[in-house]
This record gives sequence, C-alpha cells and structure tokens, in this order.
Amino acid sequence: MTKATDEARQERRAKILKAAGEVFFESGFAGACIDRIIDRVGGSKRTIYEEFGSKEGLFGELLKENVQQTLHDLSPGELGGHDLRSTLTSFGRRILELQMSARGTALYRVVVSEGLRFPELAQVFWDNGPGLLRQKLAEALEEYRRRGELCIRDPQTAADLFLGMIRYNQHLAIVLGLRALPDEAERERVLKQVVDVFLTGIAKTGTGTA
Amino acid sequence: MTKATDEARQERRAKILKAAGEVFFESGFAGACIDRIIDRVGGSKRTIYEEFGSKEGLFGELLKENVQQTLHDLSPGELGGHDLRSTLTSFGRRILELQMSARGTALYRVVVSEGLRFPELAQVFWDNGPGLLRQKLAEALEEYRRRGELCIRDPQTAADLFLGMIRYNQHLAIVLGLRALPDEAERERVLKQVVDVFLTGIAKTGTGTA
DNA sequence: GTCTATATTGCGATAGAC
DNA sequence: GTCTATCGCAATATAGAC
Repeated sequence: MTKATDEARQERRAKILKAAGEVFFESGFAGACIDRIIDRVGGSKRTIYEEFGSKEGLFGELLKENVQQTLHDLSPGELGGHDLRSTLTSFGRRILELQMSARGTALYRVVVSEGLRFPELAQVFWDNGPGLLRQKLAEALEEYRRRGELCIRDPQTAADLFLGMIRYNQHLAIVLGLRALPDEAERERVLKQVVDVFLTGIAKTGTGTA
Repeated sequence: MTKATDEARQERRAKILKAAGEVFFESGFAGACIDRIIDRVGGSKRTIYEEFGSKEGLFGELLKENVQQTLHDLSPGELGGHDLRSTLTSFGRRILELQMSARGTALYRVVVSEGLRFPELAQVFWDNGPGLLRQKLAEALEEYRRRGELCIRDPQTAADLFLGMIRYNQHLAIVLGLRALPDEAERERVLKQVVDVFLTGIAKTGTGTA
C-alpha cells in the first residue's frame, strides 16, 4: 500500500469513526444503524465492511479509540510530586473536567449500556480509566503514608472514597440528562469541598491541615 | 368488567411485566424483542399490544413499576429519629443494600442506557430515587444543624458527598460486570468507613465524634 | 400473517495513485 | 496502463414491530 492511499484511507477511517461515534453514542449499539452512519459520512456501506468487518467490529474499534483518546488526557502523570493538598486538587480537577464533559458522560453512558455485552471493552475501559486512577491514587496515598505525611489505614479504600466524592451525586443527574454540565466555578467549588473533607476526614496529616 | 376477569387480567399483566423485566434489563430497549418476552410468558403477542399499546408503552410501564417497587424499599422513612451516627448508618445501609443488589444494578444500567431517550422515565426514577434521597438527607442534616448537633455549611453538598462515598468507586466495576456484588461484610466495612469519614470530615458534632 | 427496517454481501463502475 | 480503494446500487436474508 502506498503512502498517499494509506493516508487517504486513514482519513476515511477517521471520518467513519467520528460519524459512528455520534450515532452509537446517541442510540446505543442495538439502536444504531449503519445506514445512518453512512448518511452522515457519505460514501458506501461497503467501505465500512471492508474496513471494520461488521457492526460489532466498528463498535469495538470506536470504543477502543475513544477510551484511549479520552483517558489519555487524564493519565495519572506524576502523582505525588507536591504536597498532598495540591496533588489531590490537581488530580481531582482533571478527573472532574473529563467526567463532567460531554465526551466523558457520553462514553460513560455507552460503556454502562453495553459493558455486559462486550466484556473485553468493559475491561479495557476500566483498566485504562477508573481502575487505573484508583490504583495510581492508592499508590500515591501509600507513598505519602510511607513518608509519614499521612496517617491512614487503608489507602485503597481511601482512594475509593475520594473518587466516589469526586463523582458525587450529581454525576448521575447529568448522565440522565436531568441537569446541565457544571461550569468551572461549580467544579472548583465541589473540588475544594472534596479535598477538604478528604484531608480532615480521611487523612490526618502531620502538619496542620484543612 | 367482572371481578374475576379483572383479577385474571392483573395476573396476566404481572406475568408479562416480570418476563419483560428479564428481557429488557438484559438487552436494553432496542436489543429486547417482544417475541422473546412471549417465549417466556406464553400466550399471544396480541395481549401485550392490547394491554400496553406498544413496545415503548410496555417499557414505560415496566420501568415505572420497577422504580416504584424498588425504591419503595428505601423510602427515607424517619430520618433523624436518633443520633446522627445511627441515622447515617441505617440510611446508608439501606442504600448500599439496594444499590449493590442485582435488581438495583440492573435498574441502574437500563435507566442510564435509556434515560436520554425516555426523559420522563429518567425524571420519575430520579424523583423517586436518588433525587429523593438527596433531598431527604439534606433536610435531615439541616435539622441536625438547627438542633445544634451538627456544624455544617452546606447540607446539600454534604448530602451529595455522603451519597457519592456510599456509591464509591466499586459500583461502576459491578455495573460493568467486572466484579461480583459485595457481601454483607464488605458492605458493612465500607459503610463504617463512610460514616466515619463523614462524621470527622464533614460534620463536626458538638459531642465527641467518630 | 404482513410489512418494514436493517445487517450483510455481490459486483460492476470510477477515480486517483503509482 | 495498472492497481486499488472506494463507490453506488441492487439483492438477500433475517428480525422484529404490529
């Protein structure tokens, strides 16, 4: 395959995946249909089957790309470079931004919807997303504990509680379409509350806290 | 309509809804099919259309009944009858039990999946479920605050954080089918942690806490 | 039973890269 | 000119609402 044609093919592929994203994320796997994707992107259905093999194949590729792309943004990075408060704050901020974005909520909906039917995708999503964050945060907390900057019993559960608070109860209302996404001011307000509660309730730092 | 026929009709209706629940909860709205419901319950498709009008109608009735029935179990009851710790504990316990049950997670999946397509159902679910709990808990916290047993800034956000921790991060793993439901011991362990964190981190009770 | 929607395939035509 | 990806369109088959 030559360079130019390969480039065109990648472009075509990207366009198809973009349109597929709109349709699948809006209607779910069973509710989506190839024709509606073709309506948006133009061209021939045949191309989709050449490239992706089947509806399932297309859906799978779509989710993999989306998970990787979306979650790349919140790779845990260098957790633990600074003091605990600022680490938790910047970590929590990135999670909130992504989780409370249109893309994040759409991805959440579709993964929850189809997770049981596509177990490998659920696993990929978890391993690169919530599961990874959970693990990295627990490790970071463990590190702070080792350094004596944090008195804590169970870093893993502490991480779970932090992540639970970050998601807080409004996430569901947003996912259900019952309220709008929070603006930056609201996110920052919640973020501060969560960090405060974590620092006074879970962590008992050696220095004066909260 | 005579009493006997009406009774039989209700019975038939209940059987249909039960079978519909199994199919819809397993496959989602678009993925479910009326024939598979008939396979389970027997009889004629005609009956379903007489009683529920359409696939959407059946789905709507199913969700309404399920939400009401499921969430009736965790009506907030008399929040605030006792001291704050025991109130939070029994409240949290009921939420955990339901949320981490097979029925609770199945309902969660399907409501998240179809919430955007059926906004009234999402609203019914929210108003009788998470939204109601959120409101009742906030009111209860406000009451404790008025009585001087609790020093707190914003009861609503405090309630959100409590509910967020209760759901904690493992709820998603369960919903995705990546881990089993927690047994009673694990639920109690998490419950205690959550209440502890809430009491030391959010609430600063007048009496000795935690 | 009827009728529509939809996944999937077949195949000749076309346009552009080499 | 040849090759190849894509296209356009038709055809098949199955499922599923009603």
